[in-house]
Amino acid sequence: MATPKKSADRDAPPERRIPMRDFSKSLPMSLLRAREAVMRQFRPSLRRHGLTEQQWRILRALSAVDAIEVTELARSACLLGPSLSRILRDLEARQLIERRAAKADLRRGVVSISQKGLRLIELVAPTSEFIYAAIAERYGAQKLAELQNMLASLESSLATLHVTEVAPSEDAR
Amino acid sequence: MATPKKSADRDAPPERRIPMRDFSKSLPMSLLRAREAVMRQFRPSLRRHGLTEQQWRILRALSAVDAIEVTELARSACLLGPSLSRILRDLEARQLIERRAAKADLRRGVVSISQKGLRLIELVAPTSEFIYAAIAERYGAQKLAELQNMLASLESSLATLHVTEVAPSEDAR
DNA sequence: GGGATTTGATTAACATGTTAAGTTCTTGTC
DNA sequence: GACAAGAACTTAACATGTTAATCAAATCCC
Repeated sequence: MATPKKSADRDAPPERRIPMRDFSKSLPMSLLRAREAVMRQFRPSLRRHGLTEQQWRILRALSAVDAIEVTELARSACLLGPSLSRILRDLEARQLIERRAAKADLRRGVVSISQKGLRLIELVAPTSEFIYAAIAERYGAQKLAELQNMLASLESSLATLHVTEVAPSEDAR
Repeated sequence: MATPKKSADRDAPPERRIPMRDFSKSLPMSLLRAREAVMRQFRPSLRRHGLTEQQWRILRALSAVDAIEVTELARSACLLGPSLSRILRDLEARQLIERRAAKADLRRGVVSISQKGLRLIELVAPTSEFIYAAIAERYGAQKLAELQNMLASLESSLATLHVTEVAPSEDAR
């Protein structure tokens, strides 16, 4: 691309604005608003049970396995290491989970859900499923499944996308 | 790899387990992972310019209007009041925005972007658009537009959904 | 073996998410 | 026109997001 910097490629009106994509229609904003609309339905129920969204994600992830290493749990629950460390410390103090060190590698932590944790999940699950069903009915189960497929597709598309090229007039440091 | 749950030859009481939806396939997780995959592309560039994702959202929202009240800006940038208060204080100290009180109602704050803020946007925008184009190309522009429509539809579907009914056995034992 | 390097997890520091409480200004009501 | 009620932030307090630094254990390499 031999395009010199800052070429008004389009007839921009004498506005002092950049011809950027309409902010409210950007993909990150669309995803953020959609997720917020969904979570707004779930948060009150979780809160009634003394759980944050992230704590619930961890318990749910743990309930699906026998035991799991910390790093793997972070991937599974989509949390960063430091956040997970803090939450695990808290959940352990509340005796909702149990941890131990891996025999083969003492650096690795292995986490599992406790009986108390399982009981809490059983307590929250009905309301959670109820809300989920209400969303599916309102939006359409078929449409919802399609949306999930498109989201998964987007995720895998970007998994191998590495924008190495620094756009024009970037590297200013 | 799905390891079966604890064999537990001894105390194996729980049999009224509620089969919950596969955690990793839940709508909130799908939305979260998709958004994370997208933002992972943008964050490095924003960071190079000393901006967080939220600060960038605010500047972008401000660049689309002449001036806007704080409450309206919160809706526009999808931020809660307290977060916005802190960020505005910071952006004002950096002279990227300007604020004043509304003449008709001294409680209301009116915010607008400064010349310095506009210059910063001009600096970041090319890279941002470049990344956006890469995503659209990889995923498919047509598919991307359809995804946006489905997300907007989901959002409006849930806008009027109020799950008043507390699901069965909410506060049971 | 023993030191340098890498790796898994935590801690530190700062920014934001989230709810509750506080401040200031406006509006309704008497 | 005083005062209660409401509205628009703002602060406070705690939990999480994010990156950098730290620490202990494992691995590499001689």
